[in-house]
Amino acid sequence: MGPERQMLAALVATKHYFEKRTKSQIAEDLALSRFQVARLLEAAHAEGIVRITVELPSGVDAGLSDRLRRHFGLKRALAVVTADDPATRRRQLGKVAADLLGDVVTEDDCLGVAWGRTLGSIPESLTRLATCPVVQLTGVAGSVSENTVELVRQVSAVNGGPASPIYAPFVVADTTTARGLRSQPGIARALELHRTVTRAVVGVGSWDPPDSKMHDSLPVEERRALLAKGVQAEVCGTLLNVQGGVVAGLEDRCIAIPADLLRQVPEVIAVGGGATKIKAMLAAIRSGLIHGLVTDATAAEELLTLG
Amino acid sequence: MGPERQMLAALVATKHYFEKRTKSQIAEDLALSRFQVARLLEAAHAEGIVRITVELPSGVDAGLSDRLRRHFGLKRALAVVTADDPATRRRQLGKVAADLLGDVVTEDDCLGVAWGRTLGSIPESLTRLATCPVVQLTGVAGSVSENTVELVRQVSAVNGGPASPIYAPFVVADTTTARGLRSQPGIARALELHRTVTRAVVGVGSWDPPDSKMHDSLPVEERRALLAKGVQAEVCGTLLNVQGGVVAGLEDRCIAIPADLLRQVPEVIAVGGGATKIKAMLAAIRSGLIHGLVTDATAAEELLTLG
DNA sequence: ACACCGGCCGCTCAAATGAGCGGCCACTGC
DNA sequence: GCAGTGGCCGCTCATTTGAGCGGCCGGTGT
Repeated sequence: MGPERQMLAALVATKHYFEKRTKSQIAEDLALSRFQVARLLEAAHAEGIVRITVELPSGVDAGLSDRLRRHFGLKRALAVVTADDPATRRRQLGKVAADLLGDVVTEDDCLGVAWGRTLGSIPESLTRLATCPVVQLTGVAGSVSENTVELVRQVSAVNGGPASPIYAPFVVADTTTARGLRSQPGIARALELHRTVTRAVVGVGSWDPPDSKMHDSLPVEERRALLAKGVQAEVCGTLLNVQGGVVAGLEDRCIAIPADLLRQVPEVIAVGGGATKIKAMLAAIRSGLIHGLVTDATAAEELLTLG
Repeated sequence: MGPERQMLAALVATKHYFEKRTKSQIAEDLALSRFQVARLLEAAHAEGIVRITVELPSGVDAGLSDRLRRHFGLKRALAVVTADDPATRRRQLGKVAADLLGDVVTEDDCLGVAWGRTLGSIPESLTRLATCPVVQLTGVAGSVSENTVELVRQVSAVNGGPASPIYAPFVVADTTTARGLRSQPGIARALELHRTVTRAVVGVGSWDPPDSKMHDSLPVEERRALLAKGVQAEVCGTLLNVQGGVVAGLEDRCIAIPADLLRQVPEVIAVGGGATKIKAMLAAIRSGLIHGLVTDATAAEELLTLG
């Protein structure tokens, strides 16, 4: 096709797609038949004069997300094309997760919030969230400015709902201390609310390779013992093996939503990415504890290959 | 709009634009109403999930070309977005001009060919040209491998039509020599054919600033004299002043199509670009000798500003 | 509590659209 | 010269599409 005809095709395409004129109108304008205009438009597509791109502005890969969702039978899955740099990746995943929460959470919900570095970057992108209670799901592990309490505070500040923080460590040294903490009024109230949680955002901790706040806060010999029992991942204090089965042994010393209650939550969304988390995420998916997943595209591909 | 809805919108857009499914079909697929699909598509446009670009692959700026054409009342105008580098620019203009010739020239035509560095790069992109006579419009000025004869030969090699080269210099020292040359059998035949030319491709030579093979091949004092007479441009040996008027004085010593015959040609397409040629092109347009123009976008903008 | 209001949704109907059909024209081979 | 052939073009008709209408629902102000 020569430039003369190309020009005409481009003109027709512009009128049609940008000026929203119908083919019949364009035909009148340019003294052509409706059919000539239609053929010109077809040709414009064939020649690459008109190009249509479908791309999610947030960086979500729709096709990959859909494959991920179907493959693992999840309710939701979002595979985000992110930067390689972990900090940037966390910010990008946080943004998508924040938007997703805005979609998913209604006023009738009760939102449970766990902890993770990626979860920590949710608030900075969280602008729209229905007013509902925000409940902390686990005790604190992390710095003063970056921990679950802070996250719960920031989320509730955005949506204006009542916050239920847990001012206690994630794991304590013995069962007695844990029991004592659990009976503390504020903590007991939060733990009681765990029964009413309808949506939860959680991170996934990895034990092999180790990338988990909980793992880090345990003494070495205990890590060894648990690893020997096949611990691969950790979700809200619940330890999982490669098959996704719950590994017992720490539940009595954790201040966190217990596994059976977590399983009752109608919608648990896991957020996390990076190569180190892949096996852990796979375990989390297999456990059936999580219903949604927000991760990076590379991890998503890997998950599809492995699982 | 949250990522959930965005995903759906992207899915709908993909199905609609890439899989060419109708909105009703998509509605069935996804268990939505036809209207929801329509709204999703609208939203996808509004959110920038679907982007449509209209761009001529050859680099022709359709809008600018159209403005150029209308502004100067030309039959055709092509403004090409080119590289700044003159050699690359000439190749790009040559390609567009070649494609244009393929469009414009029919078997019933007789194609006249002048000379210019940009015209010289037409053959390398010329693949499709109706079989018709190819006639040289001017004598030779240039190197052995780059001149009008060579150009005519290459063009006729592509279209398989009879070639009428002119083996003579563009300008000679005196009227007698010119007359002698014109009566040479081969040359006379070509000159006779000038009456039958229906399409012509020409370059535009500039005298101020000087950028013209003809200008260069004249002795300095003669250049001065002609410049004093207001010569601004040269088209096929015809000299033009700023207003586009023909400046007499050289016609008897040129071996080229005379101005009055050139004016008879139903379609003359000028090809050329670059900052140095702008004033000359303006003169050529004003002369009414040319009906079509292939130039670079920068020059086109400038022409619109000046003229 | 109840009526009001604004936004969202699906239906109707006329306009726009695309697939398929037949006619026209130019080219080809006898 | 002329029938056969292939490609291009515009028409018809069934389908798709979009503007506009009215109903529903949730929020709001008496």
